[in-house]
Amino acid sequence: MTASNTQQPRTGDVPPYDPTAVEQKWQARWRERGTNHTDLAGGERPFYALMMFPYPSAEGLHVGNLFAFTGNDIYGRFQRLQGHTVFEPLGYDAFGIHSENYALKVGEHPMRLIPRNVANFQRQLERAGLMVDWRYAVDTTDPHYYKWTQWVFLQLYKQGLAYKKTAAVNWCPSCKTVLANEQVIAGECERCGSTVEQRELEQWFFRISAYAERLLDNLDWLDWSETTKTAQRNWIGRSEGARLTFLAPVHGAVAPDADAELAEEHPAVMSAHRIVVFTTRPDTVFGATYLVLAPEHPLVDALTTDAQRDAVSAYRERVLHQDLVSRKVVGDKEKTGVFTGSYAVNPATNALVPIWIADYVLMEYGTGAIMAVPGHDERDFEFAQKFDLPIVRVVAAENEDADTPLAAAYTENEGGRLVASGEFDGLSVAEGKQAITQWLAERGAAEPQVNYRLHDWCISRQRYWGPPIPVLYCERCGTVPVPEEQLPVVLPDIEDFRPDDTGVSPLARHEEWYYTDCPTCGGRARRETDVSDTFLDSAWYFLRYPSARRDDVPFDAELTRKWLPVNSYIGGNEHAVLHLLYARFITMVLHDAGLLEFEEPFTRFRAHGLIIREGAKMSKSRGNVVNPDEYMSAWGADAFRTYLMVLGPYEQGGDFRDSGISGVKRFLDRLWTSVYEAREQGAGSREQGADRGVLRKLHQTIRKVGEDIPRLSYNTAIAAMMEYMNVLRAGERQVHVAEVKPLVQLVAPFAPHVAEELWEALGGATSVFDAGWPEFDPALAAEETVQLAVQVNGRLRGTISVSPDVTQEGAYAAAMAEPQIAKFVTGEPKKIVFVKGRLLNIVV
RNA sequence: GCUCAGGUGGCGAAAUCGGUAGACGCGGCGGGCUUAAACCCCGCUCCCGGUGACGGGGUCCGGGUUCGAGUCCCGGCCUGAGCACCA
Repeated sequence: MTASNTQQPRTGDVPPYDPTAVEQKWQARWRERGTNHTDLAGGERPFYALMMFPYPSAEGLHVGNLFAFTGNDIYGRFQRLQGHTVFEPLGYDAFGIHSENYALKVGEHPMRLIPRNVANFQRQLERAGLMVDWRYAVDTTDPHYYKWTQWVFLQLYKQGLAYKKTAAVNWCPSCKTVLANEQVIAGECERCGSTVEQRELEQWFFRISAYAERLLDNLDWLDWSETTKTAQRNWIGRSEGARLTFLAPVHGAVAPDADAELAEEHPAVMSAHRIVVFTTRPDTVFGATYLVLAPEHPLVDALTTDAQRDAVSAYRERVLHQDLVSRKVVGDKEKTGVFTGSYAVNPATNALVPIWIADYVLMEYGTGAIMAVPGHDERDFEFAQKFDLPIVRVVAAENEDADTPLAAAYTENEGGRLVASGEFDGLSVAEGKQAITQWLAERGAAEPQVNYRLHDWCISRQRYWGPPIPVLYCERCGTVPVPEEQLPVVLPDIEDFRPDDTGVSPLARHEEWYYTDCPTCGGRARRETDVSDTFLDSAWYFLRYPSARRDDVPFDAELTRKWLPVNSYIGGNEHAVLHLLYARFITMVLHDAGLLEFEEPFTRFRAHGLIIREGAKMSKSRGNVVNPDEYMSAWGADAFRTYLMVLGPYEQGGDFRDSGISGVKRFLDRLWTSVYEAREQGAGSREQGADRGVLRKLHQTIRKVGEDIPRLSYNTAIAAMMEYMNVLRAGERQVHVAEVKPLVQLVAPFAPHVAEELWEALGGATSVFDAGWPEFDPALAAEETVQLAVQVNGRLRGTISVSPDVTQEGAYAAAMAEPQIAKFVTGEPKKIVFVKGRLLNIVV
């Protein structure tokens, strides 16, 4: 990395451009004058420009953070130049397992560690020159903040959307602690390498699944990056199908509702277990040759015969003790399973089919049981082959012989016809789905069903570093929510915050905190010791910013009405599903509680790209991490910001390399020089006519930059300004004030400090950000002549210089006057294609 | 495996609606300024042939649609990200 902080001016009276001095001067001025303070109550045309707040890691600000924030800052500053009152807040997402693990590693308490990290972040962020109003910063670990996070929990509890149930967690028997899925590597603990087990714990959940349909439907009208919407749609995972009932005979009791005809064939069905399966392919029911239940399915015990009991128990034991990750990791994992010994009746064929259990069927999805159709499902096919179960074809492609044995599952949805399906033969898959579901429904064996992949949100963490879940367990009253007026439930400052082998949070060890009085009866009560998921902290922070200085309400009604929903939200696509979905969910819940007028928090969302280096993600282990401080010292924050924006399309990211930054710095140097040289000349010394071309380019640039910034096409906006600079200084011509002053305004969102300095040098009385956007004059931007491409048979044969509104006839005549073009036109043209102002194609 | 994004000069990239491919920048080459260097300024820079005007080829590969395809359609290859037995 090489750089110079100063440069020698070309002519005598241009002061040197020292970025460090300029940036310090303006940051100090902004502070003194409150330039970045938003008038939340009085400001007109409010514009809320939100960026995802960072987790303040010990390593300090990452270039990725800065790339994200700069992009948002440019957008926000641009909106301000357009006359909006812009609110651009920022804060810290400082709770969570990241911070806690780091604290454990270095052996320092997070309550001491985090404030230091935050201070360091703050220093780096201020240096970058963001238009952030720091008076409204939030910190999720501040009791004044998490008091309201706990309040949000209580709102869900009140509505019956928070509930407790038993769920499995990963457990490391050697570290004696609960592990997050990310901490389990190939079935082993990331820290000590022991084999991870599964443990059942009581945990708190939010009923987000009840909102699945709304969360999905609203996506249709949200102005969001398409990629993000697709990711959410996939995550919600709507699938349409049917629940089918299979009866499994039982000895003894009598089932009164059993089908008479069926009973004749299988008398035992008169008393039967009802096994309900979910399928998206009811059309293939004639090919269902066995059933599979999840090992945890409640009917497994009842269905297991004595002969199979040992095998089934052993299998269940093994599956239920495996860690959560390995169970679901597929890859080359072979199918496993055990036969229960029982059979069920296929409601379509009345044939008896064996009932198996296998870990590839998950209890959380559908009904925890499937009908296996090996002919038309890859997983079932693999399983049937391994265990030698019958594979029957019930769908065939148009040109396929229905009797050909299947070499693999045929899963095509379109183009196939039903075969071996009785009266339904010949129907398409879509028709079959409909007809068979209806047929079975009439006999009480089917009902249409929509399923979602989206699971309820487990918010419990058996950890220390988070907001305690505000619930008490009273010996007399049972579960009691902490009354709102008693919030916050403060996280105690305990030295011993390490997890231990009890499987409950370290908070449980601190009796003075753990035991308290029941707010209802005054008796003895225990506190909930789980803390809530970090994603809950960030699921509502955007509501808090405008009201961050109010301690009596989570969010002020009037400010919220004025500033929300958020006008523009920018962030990484790594949060496309979890964070953005949770934030939408919480907003909907608060809306339904009558606390918010809107149900979608972010009107517009754009995902920015990722900054990589030398083709790889930056990471400490690769040693390719860029420290923003070094670059800002060497080149200045302005050049660094602008460089980050020029290195690729903002929504795509780019490859960081040192080489390109000098070009950006050179551009700012040239701007600096131009301004001082122009000032020397004074205003109004412009010769008429001679500057027409420059003026035209200026107005074209104003238009281009004004179009590019709203669509986050920052790299092309900068290129356009560089082009203008090349025209401005071409052949060392004298630059005039009127030519360069608007350029300073255009540059301002990208390089705010130097723009302020130059604006002041040109006599600007206010901050450049209160000076508005330069006026665009379409008449001045219009070209007098255009280069029209002339093709013969689609091949470029030359260009002609014509007026932009030349007609086809005029263009043709002009083209034929060029011998270079005319020589390719032999005889009368068969056809002429003319695109006004662009091209003429002569087909001969 | 599935979903999404992408594949264009030596490099980062541009081409917004199917209309002159390579804007802008880095690097490289040549020149000016300078005692000299740095800085700065000017010119050239997709490939092949030609001194040149110019001609031919060229946007991952193979087909197609069109007067015209980087852009649209079909098939395939490669890279990156996310999800992962969701019936």
